[in-house]
Amino acid sequence: MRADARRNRERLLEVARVACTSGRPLVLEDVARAAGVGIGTLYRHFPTREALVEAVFGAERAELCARAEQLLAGHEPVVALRAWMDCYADFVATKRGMAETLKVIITGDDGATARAREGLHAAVGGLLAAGVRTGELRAGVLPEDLVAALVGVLLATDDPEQVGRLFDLLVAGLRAPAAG
Amino acid sequence: MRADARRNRERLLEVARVACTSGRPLVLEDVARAAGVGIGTLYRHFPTREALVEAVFGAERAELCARAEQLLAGHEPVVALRAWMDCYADFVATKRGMAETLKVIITGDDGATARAREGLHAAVGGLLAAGVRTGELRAGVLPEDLVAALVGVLLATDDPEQVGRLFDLLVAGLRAPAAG
DNA sequence: GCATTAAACGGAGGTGCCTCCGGAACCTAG
DNA sequence: CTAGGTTCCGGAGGCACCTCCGTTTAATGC
Repeated sequence: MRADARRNRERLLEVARVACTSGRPLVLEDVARAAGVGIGTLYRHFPTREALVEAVFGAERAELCARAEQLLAGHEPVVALRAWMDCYADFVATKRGMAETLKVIITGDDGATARAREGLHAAVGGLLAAGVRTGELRAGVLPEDLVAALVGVLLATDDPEQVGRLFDLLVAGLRAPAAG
Repeated sequence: MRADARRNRERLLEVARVACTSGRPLVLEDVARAAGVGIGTLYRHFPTREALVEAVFGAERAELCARAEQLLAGHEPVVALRAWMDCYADFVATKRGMAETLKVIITGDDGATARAREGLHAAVGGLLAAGVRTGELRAGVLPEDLVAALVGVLLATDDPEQVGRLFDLLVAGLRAPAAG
């Protein structure tokens, strides 16, 4: 990778990180200008908006996934699951105005987003499996379904209290024995 | 209301209905052109994209809400609820590419969308209340929470099977007795 | 009919997204 | 140090969104 390319990439990430957490909508042309590069350069390094966001938050997302195991180590599975769900909500809450982007990251099917999705599925899968082992959660729920449900809740509402109630509702559904 | 205004409004609605159900993304300038009016005229009649979509599907949405009572009349409350959820999914499924628009209709707070939201809340509220009366569903779940959850699921995924599984999960959560 | 006026029209133009490709910059080899 | 090839840069331009305001037109009163 050429030196100038690496330099530009770093600058873009730095500027984008600030822009993503500023609360204002992420305007890509502004990011490029603030980084001192042309818009074309931004798009070469990050072909889609999602690629940029994933690059900015990739580390944070990985940390979130790792959090699942830490929580499992210190709490009952269901408690750990519920706590992790709140961590997820916090993770998303700091990224106002990019709910749609996060959805694409979860549901999209290109290579860049696949990694993000797999990490989340693994984290959720671990939490679910632990609960199933202790008999608190019913078996057969797919991790990807729960991830989709979490994303859905966070897409549907910004209100933290409502998010909490809906997460409780989901956990209740996971506990219940399968009903005909 | 002036005659030409009414005529244009009708034309716009007619064209928009076709465009909304065509499967292709709804391009407002195309709607205006196809209706033989300027883009400014479209925006005067329907100040936002949501207003246009709500005007197009208002009747259909009202019918969906009415469906809740019909289902309650003929089925057990939980069965009715679950069936209605599928009706809702079908309603949304015919409107590809406007998930975000539907979200705004549900979560937005201007007058036009308030009506839509109230109707849905009433429908869901009726279904929930019936289930609570028979003791099948637990009390205390807010209709607006369930509506948000349904919207969330439909925003998060297009896959009908996954939607079905997630709706089942929600119903399971509604059945379960409150757990500490 | 005709003047008046309030309502409605329509499209030019500003914004942001994203693509495309001619030209500049970097690296390597000689 | 320079030539050559490869990589990378940058912004012009096309698309869709939405706003704004000068112009047109329907309705009303005479």
